Amino acid sequence: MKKENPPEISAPVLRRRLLDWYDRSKRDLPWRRTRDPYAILVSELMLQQTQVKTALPYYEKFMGLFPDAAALARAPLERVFAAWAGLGYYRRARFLHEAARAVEAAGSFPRSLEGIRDLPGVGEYTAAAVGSIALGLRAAVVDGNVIRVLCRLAALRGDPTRAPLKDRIRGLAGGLLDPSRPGDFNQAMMELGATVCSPAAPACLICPVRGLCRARAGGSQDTLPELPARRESVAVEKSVALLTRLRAGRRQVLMAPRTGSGRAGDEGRMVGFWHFPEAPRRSPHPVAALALSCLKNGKVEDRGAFGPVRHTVLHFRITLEARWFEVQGGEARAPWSFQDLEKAGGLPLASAEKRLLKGLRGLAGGEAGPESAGGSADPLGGAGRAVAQGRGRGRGAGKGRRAGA
DNA sequence: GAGTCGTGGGA
DNA sequence: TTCCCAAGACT
Repeated sequence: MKKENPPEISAPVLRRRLLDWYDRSKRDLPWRRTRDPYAILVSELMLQQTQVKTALPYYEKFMGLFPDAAALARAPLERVFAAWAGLGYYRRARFLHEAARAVEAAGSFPRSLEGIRDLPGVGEYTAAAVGSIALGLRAAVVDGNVIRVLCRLAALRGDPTRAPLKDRIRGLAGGLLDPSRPGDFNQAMMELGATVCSPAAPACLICPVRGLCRARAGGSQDTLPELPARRESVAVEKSVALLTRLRAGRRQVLMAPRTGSGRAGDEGRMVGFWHFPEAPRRSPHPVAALALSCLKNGKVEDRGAFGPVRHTVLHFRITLEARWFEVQGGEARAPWSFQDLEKAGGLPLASAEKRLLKGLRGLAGGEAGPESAGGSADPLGGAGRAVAQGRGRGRGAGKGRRAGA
């Protein structure tokens, strides 16, 4: 058994093999067809903590709506949120909007790394990415992909998200960066991490730099990088009241935009996104009282429950018990208001609300029957992991689709 | 430095 | 189902 001593990482060899591979097999992505710094910035903000496949349709839609910084800067925030709805980490949308306004105020896109870094929502990674890709600046990106690739290439043990390894990786990335093609080199590193040097079961056999990889030589590619443990997930149970009424032949649903709740730690979360009346689920039937509290002089008729709708996000496992009420007279109490069921989809809605709205349309939207996807009888069809129980009168919701076993 | 952010894909 | 985590930044 000859124990191979892997060669040190040679920057020239790595650059050549990586860029040759990238030129040959890179994915055709829309933000790779431009060097417009604004477009690159949009893509990079969307790609923060988000996979390419997820961001792709949002990018196309966003660039169609806001093709340049001027268009984005003059758009109301609510339209920006609506375009971002479903992508998550909504603070990014606010930052991007602010960044566009800063670019407009300055008169042009910043041309230096520091100038880009000063834009809202732009940290060290994003500044290096936009600077290198759009402007050819020599700055190395360090993201989750690069951390994984470098930890394996150099067989680095320890937590790469903290000093001192974090700093070592930064230095390593900077030294390897190809000064003649910094943008392509950065993208090649990330492309390698995303498509070949994957977190689980890396495809070493097709890796263009396998000959340089110390982890592969030592068989540690499956145990690197040594990332810190995740925090435990938390179960959250909520009741949701869906209040509908008929006005001028249109079915409407009661909603309001989120404001800062004032509760500690809850000030900025999804402010500006619309939601339904909701409360922590404790007593058996608080939801009718919740419904009435949103009305002035109104009565409600219980049309039954649907749910539970399960929604997992970050480390929260959220279970929504929704109940549908038909409102008899009365008016909405501010800040609540009735929105046309057909138009509510155009409001900024987070994923849980999108799912609830879709389920409600299936149950209550019978008159108009919008976009019935293939005529599914399941009112929550296509609504993710939702489950309908449909104890409402009239239109039986059936047994719905029970997710899992 | 540690907590927060409220999405989705894939194994 | 459950878990990991992904082109992170901000406070």
